Amino acid sequence: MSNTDELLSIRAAELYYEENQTQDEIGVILRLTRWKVGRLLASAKANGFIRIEIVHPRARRLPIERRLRESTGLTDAIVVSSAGVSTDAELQSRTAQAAADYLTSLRPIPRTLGISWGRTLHDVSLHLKQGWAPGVNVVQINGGVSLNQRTGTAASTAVTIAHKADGSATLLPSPAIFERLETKQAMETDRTVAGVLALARNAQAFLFSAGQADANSALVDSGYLTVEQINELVARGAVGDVVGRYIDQHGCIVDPELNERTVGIQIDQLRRAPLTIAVISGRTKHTIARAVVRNGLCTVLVTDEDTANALLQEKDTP
Amino acid sequence: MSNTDELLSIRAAELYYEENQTQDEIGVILRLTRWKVGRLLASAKANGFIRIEIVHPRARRLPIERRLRESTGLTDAIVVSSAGVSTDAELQSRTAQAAADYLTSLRPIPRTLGISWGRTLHDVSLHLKQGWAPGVNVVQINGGVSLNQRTGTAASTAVTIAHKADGSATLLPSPAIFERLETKQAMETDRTVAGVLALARNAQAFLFSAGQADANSALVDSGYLTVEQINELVARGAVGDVVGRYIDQHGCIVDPELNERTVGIQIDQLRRAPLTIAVISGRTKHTIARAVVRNGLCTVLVTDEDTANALLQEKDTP
DNA sequence: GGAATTATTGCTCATGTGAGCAGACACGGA
DNA sequence: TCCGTGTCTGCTCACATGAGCAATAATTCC
Repeated sequence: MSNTDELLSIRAAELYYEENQTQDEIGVILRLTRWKVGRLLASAKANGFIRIEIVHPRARRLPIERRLRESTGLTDAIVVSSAGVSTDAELQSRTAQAAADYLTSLRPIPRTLGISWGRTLHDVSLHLKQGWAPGVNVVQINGGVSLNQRTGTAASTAVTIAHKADGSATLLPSPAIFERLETKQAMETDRTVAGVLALARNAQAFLFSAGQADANSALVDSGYLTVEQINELVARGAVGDVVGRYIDQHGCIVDPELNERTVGIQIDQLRRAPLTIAVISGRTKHTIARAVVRNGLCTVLVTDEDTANALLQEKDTP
Repeated sequence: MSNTDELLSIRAAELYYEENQTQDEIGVILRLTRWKVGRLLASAKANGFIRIEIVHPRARRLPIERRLRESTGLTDAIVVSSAGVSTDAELQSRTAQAAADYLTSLRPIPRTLGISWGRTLHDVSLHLKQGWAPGVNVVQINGGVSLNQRTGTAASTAVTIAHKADGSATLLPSPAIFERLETKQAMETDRTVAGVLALARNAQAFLFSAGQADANSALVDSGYLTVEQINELVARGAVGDVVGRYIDQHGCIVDPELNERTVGIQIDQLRRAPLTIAVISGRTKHTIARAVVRNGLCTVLVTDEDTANALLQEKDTP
């Protein structure tokens, strides 16, 4: 298109979108036929000069969702808009809200829902509405922060989700990681614990988040790992953790010995499950999100626009 | 509007604006009549959830221009969009381009055009296209940086504007500010200088910018004023300079003695002229822009979206 | 509880707009 | 010069959409 046509298309767009003029009226102003105006507006759109944004905390980006589904083979992708967001916390809150929405609209409603724990899932639990489902049995799928801690987030997350669904919560009464393998194995032979783990393995749906591999990890906060241990894991290729287990960019367990001492369902069990919902959001989680999606650790991804775009860029330039 | 309707309006907007679905189709998806969908979309717009931006260096903001005209009594206002701009320099370039466009489209074409000098006007001169007007006599209206300096911006600005209009430039061969009043008065009695000044006073149109009152002022750069002098002026209420003369927020000369030693047309002559085009852009120039507009120093303002909004805010909360 | 008022819904109709097409035009090669 | 090729323009027609208006539902007030 000629340079002067480009300018005209901008003038037309101003009158059309900002002044709500009809193409006819614009034609009179710019001394063009209304068809020419229509074509100019179309070209302005085609050239990407017209940007339409939906500015709302609940806004999603359907085109990005579609592209994500197509390029990754995800069953479903939920991408929240980051338009007008200033802080990462706000973005994560939006994502949690979207995850809550997704859970609520999920059909068929899962009878048992396996969940991990963390800030993100806690956020999701808070965004769910009372009565979001008619009775769901929520099962913890990995060891939690603690049973005795008053507002042990792990337990409270599960209980809240279950309570709001008028259902029940089955907690996994175990630390996330044992120091000694023997203790962990002994624990697993306990009938109660074994029962919970069996229930977890057979959950109809899984909901989990992922943590980036750095000093801010929830596992460090909770005291299960030291910053040194994390650095060691990173040095060995770890990009983050899923249900308490550290994986590299190929989705492989980074430290098998550590993995053995970790309580909860295995990565492979997650990989085989038919409905696994990952909620991952924030600038720092782009790499772990990529690892999760690329290696089929989830069938549904709930994330933010920026993370989604990062995933798509990966695909475009391999 | 109810909360659930608000959410629905967002869902509808996603399908309408991002997926290009028809309101009919959206109705089917959301189980609504197409009229309801139409209303939801209208409400989304009314609530400001839909943001349409024209992203182009030449894009203007017509609604803001109109509001500016209405609230300030300007004959004309040109406001360039700041969408997608990262640096102040880029914004100033856009503004200069818009000023060049405005000059080019000006009817009737002024036979004599009085101009000041500075980075901004130099920028304008560069953006003008060869043959932008059929012969214009460009006259300098205030003393310039120098005659002997190779690319003396002041002279080159005037010459460029005139040359591109196939016209002539009349330079004012004088410093901006004299140290002694007597020297300045002697200079003004010179027939050549007096002639130029008379021509300047009677110009059909004026084009000028304005400088903020701080150490970065062009008058400091050129050595006419020291940083200390500027600070003194600021202490006395100066917000910036117009054609080399420092004014306060009420448009009054801050230092009459200094003003007397300044060569060029008076502020009042500018105020009385029927067509005075001010080109002012950038974050640092909000206050001087306000002083210029509020005190009727220009009849036409060319500026950027942010500056314009700052002006409008002023008006809304007095 | 019933009447009055207001908000919401479904609809008709006029208008605005994009797809598709035929003719006009510009350009380049024989 | 002529003819083919591709682009652009003006137009018809079908569809999408907003304005306006009854009918209905919800709410408020007595």
